[in-house]
Amino acid sequence: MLGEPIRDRRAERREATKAEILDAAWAIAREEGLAALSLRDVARRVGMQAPSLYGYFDSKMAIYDAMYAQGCEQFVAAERWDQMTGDARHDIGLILRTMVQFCTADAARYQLLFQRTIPGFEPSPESYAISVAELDRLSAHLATCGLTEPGDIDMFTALGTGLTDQQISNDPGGDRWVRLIDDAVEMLVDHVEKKAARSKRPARSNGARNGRKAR
Amino acid sequence: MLGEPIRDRRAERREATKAEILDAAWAIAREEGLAALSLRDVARRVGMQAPSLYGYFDSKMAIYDAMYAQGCEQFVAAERWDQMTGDARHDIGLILRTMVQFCTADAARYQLLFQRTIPGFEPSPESYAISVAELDRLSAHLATCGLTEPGDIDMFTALGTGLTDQQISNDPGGDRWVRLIDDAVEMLVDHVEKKAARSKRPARSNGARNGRKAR
DNA sequence: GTCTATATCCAGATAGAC
DNA sequence: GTCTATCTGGATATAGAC
Repeated sequence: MLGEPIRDRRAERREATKAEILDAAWAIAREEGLAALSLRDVARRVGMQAPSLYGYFDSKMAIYDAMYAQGCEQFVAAERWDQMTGDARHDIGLILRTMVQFCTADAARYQLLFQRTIPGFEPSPESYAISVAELDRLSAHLATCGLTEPGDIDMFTALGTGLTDQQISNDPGGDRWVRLIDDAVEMLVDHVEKKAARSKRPARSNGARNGRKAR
Repeated sequence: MLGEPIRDRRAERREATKAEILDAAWAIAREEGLAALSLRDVARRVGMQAPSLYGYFDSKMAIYDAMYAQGCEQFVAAERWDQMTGDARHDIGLILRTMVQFCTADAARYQLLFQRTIPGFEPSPESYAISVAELDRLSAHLATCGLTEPGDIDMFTALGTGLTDQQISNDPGGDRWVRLIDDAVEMLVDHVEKKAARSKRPARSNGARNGRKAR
């Protein structure tokens, strides 16, 4: 009788082609803008005619969705939890730097993952789940760094996207905002510590809104 | 002889129609997404056929450009310099709150003014000049609040866009990040003061990276 | 100043031959 | 699995009548 082959060469080939298509899509998004993506351009770049793409993806939005999922997985892969030391300032700096560097490295990817600028696109539940899981992981790690209040996490993400956004919009390719990362970490941690100290002695700090430093 | 009329009713009517067209364009941008703007839709909304728009704007990009200029002017008009008191924390809070509220009030406007997501669009020099002038004014006012270093201003703008971005992307219509504004101001001002104190005594602070609070 | 008609082009998507 | 051919609809923009 015929033995089952170990590898499914058909499926492998198919996955490779899908990856090729997505690579082409990313290249166009980076060069022409995420919203400028067209099936014709993608097809031409991989040496196909546009209708052939439908053998691999159901629609243009399905391509966006696959790109979204891929971007999320790249984000997960970029994390460096193993380099955390237990020192809050070091670890928060590590996480923030990783985030900002990842985002500024590819503005189109940042736009797809973190902004809502493509009319009609929203990630499928499966793709979105990848992103939610990663955010949970991020929150958990930040909590071990002392960012335990929801507001602390939100301030952290605001700093991350703010530095990223300014860097991409106003100094693409440079480091004008990237180089503020260490400063931002110090600022954030100082602030969280100050708030923690204040909440320990709520009576003392009451009404003394300026002039005196906590601790 | 024929006296010159005081008012040019023709020109007035024309400007009014242009304004009507822009209003329609903004409405579509808000409802369907900035990138989803089409001349047909705009025309239909003002009761015209698409070609008639060319009597008022040279191209679709010219409409985007007029929207950009209009948005910049609205930003200028939203400023409340007259409410500044001279107290740094109050004034920085005022400016930051004004910025974030202005931006979150209209996500499409924020996208057009502060992000680069429309393929092929960039503001004309005349429109861009409005924006540059406003940024200069902003920097000058922030300088009177003690944000004198370029990095301080950059940190301020990063905080502003970060809070705005997160608010728009992850809690549209809510206030999850907006309510962090006061906290952010305190955090920023504390940090700037700490840096200023440190730079006054560079020798003492050298190597003492944590543990001791400045001042 | 606005219209109709049209030019030109491009988009996403489908049918069916090979 | 990829192609050609085509459908359908949309886009921006122009020409010219009224």
